[in-house]
Amino acid sequence: MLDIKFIRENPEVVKASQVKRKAEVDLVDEVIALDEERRTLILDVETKKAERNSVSKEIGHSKDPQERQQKIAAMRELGDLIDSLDKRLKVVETELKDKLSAIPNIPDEDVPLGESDKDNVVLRTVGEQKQFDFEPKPHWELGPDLGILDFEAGVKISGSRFYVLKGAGARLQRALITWMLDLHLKQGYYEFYPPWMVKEEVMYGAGELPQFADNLYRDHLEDFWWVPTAEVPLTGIYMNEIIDEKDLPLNLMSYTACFRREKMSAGKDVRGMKRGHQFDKVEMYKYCLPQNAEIELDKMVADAEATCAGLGLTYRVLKQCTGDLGFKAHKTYDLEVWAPGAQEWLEVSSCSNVGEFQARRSNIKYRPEEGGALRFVNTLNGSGLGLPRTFIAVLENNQQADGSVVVPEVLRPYMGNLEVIRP
RNA sequence: GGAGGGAUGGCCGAGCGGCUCAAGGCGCCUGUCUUGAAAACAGGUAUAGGGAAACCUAUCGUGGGUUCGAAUCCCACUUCCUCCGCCA
Repeated sequence: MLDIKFIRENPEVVKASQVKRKAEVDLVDEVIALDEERRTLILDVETKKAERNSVSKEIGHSKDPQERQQKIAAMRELGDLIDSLDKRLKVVETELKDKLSAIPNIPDEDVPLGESDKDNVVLRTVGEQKQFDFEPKPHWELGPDLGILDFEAGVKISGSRFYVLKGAGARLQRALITWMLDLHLKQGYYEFYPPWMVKEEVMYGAGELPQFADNLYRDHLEDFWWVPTAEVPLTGIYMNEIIDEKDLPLNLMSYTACFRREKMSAGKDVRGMKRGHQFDKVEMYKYCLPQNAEIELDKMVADAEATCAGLGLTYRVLKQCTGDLGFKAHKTYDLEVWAPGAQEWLEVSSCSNVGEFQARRSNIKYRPEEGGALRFVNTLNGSGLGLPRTFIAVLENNQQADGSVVVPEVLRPYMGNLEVIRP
């Protein structure tokens, strides 16, 4: 959510942002008009409330019964008027909030212009695309051949876009999760294990609702929404809280499963385990001062890169263009790893600075050390990393001619020193 | 799932229809005193919105209602605690 004052004072900036994002430009004028009406109503209704309060006090002190009755009658009438104005105000405020919530974050000036993810800018590529002296298999062949990945079983019990990891496969995934968490622990992140279902207001606060309701799973009897990312509960934990400036930045991390309907990508990436309805992810998250957001984002990208590098994966860092930039994001870097079997770059991390967009929705502020008014914190989130795609890359990059897969050295201690996964 | 009791400012806690738009205490900040500190004393100390400002309005778990007027009365919900039941 953007600051209504900012929109009021800089309508052209917001409109330009809407154009860049191919979002609705008229929304800006609608919001400004509603804000105007809202403020006029507030002025009116509050003047009347002030009058009612003072006259009511007079009634309490008044001894003359006739004067009392007269004033009570007048205030009854004024009260009715206040009621109707309050009702109108509420309608206007709800509408304003709805429209305001529908405006995406303003991209950083540094974000390149572009239409789609094809226009994202590659900043650097680390490592070489591995060459094989045999035809490398894609993971959807490699995994089943090794007996560690079972698509049929997933479909049987849950339907399409589900799979089952078995034996060394299940163990490899668990090793990846634990190793990643341990790595981020060394990088200075504090671990949380949050609920995987949250209330609607938390989904709203994190910027998922109402925009992305289509992509979320929910319980149909109670107010439970399955998290699409740990970013959601990690934002919710500090909802309505005030953080002391000296405690910033807060570097948090969490492992959760993530649940997404993937309606938008129906028919896309159906093969293999690249895009499922349920996937695991280790997430990094930061609360920081606005002036430090940029540098904290750089650190987070470096921390995610260290994860790819630690596994010996070839990866590249991209800067998202305006056409690909998420609704909430002010600026985003993507990390992609090379999958030699599937012959494609796989997005394993997306590190974003969302500015105060989520903090405003979730009401998360900090108390400045020099005093003065409370201010909204900035929040950052980044995967470190998404599990299935990392799993794919590990499998495909470390395969050998005989169909076995060498376990990356850093993971061996987490797998009972297993060196090679064989059929 | 059943029964009962709570939810008040950074924290503790009083209030139970107008004299409290929140007493008192703790903590914190400033000042006096002091070489400095402590103590003592004095003053200050919530958030949001509107307004050029003076100032006004809202907020006592949340949402409704009664009333000229609600922290206070009524209804619903949320949540915490105690006990019982069930349970990994």
